[in-house]
Amino acid sequence: MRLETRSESTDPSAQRSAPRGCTNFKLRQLLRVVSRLYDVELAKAGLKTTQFSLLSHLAVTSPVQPGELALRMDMDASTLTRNLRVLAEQGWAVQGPGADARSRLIEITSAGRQKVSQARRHWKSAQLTLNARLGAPQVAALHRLIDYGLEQLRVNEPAESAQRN
Amino acid sequence: MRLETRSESTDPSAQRSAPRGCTNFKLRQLLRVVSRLYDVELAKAGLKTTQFSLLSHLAVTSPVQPGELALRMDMDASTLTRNLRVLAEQGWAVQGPGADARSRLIEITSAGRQKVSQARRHWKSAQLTLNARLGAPQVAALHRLIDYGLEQLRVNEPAESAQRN
DNA sequence: AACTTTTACTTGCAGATACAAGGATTGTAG
DNA sequence: CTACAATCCTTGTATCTGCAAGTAAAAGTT
Repeated sequence: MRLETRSESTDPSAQRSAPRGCTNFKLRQLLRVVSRLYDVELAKAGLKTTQFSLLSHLAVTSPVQPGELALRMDMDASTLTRNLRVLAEQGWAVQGPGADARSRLIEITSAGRQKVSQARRHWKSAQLTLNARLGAPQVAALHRLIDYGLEQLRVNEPAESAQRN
Repeated sequence: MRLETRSESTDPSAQRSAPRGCTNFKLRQLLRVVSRLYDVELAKAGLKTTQFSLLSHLAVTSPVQPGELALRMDMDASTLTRNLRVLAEQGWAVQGPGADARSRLIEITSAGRQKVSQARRHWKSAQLTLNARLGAPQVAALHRLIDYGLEQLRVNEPAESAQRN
């Protein structure tokens, strides 16, 4: 099975590379399958995958402005608002006032840090299971393609807002 | 979990290394960005990407049993039930009785076929935009990885965490 | 200062997602 | 033939998702 991209990307005669299926659907399909795998593991720590991702980001960037976090995670600000509410209800994060009266600062709580550190073991298990099932090189190749895709697609859409705080 | 997704390399074919970031999160992130692209185009035909995918499948497999369709699309049967309701409300699909009294048969309507054929032009536009932004070889490589991943993960789902950290 | 625009979040709305549990029906033992 | 299990789909519940519109406040303009 040929999975490496090297030959294609350098070989101009690789005409068969015109993809047929819907990229969006395929991505969604794979996400569903992969998510289930992670969800099963993370459920042991009482977390959904989305909550784990959010909490993990907070563990690193906290305290952080909602807008900036949304940008980093490529999610809509309104989605973030609601996802944060769930974390807040569990006592894993709090919202304080920001520099402005219109902005906020999200901060992870110590309960949140505990939870994320507890969950990380399960996450790792899912991660390793995936690597074992697909092969680490394939997963790595997938990561590279995703990173590359994000890099290419992120730019030029909303274009600006590359400010620093 | 690594947060900086802007990697040092813009070459997706660079080999090496075990994956670090969360595969699940990365996939979700890319899906969000890609979905937006498709959604913008498909909105011109009055469809969401998920509706287009479902309708497209129906266009090929109709008439089909809900359970089988759910399996093909790797989605939960209950999700399919609800997504079909949306299509039915628009008159794009209908549910008839199946072989059993407990099973059903979904069938696309002619309005549904019209809609999907109208939408396909917009879908193609999104598809081409994506290829232009990422390069067809990269998209093709992504497709191969996804197909491979689905192949590996779909089978033998009830396998419980064969691996411990 | 008053008006306008921009920024930063939140709410309303609509839909997608899935696990668990609930009918209804069919298949199978005993 | 009855009890039990398996099959197929739908509902209950909860969460995630994003666009459009709304609220509030800061910044910019006149």
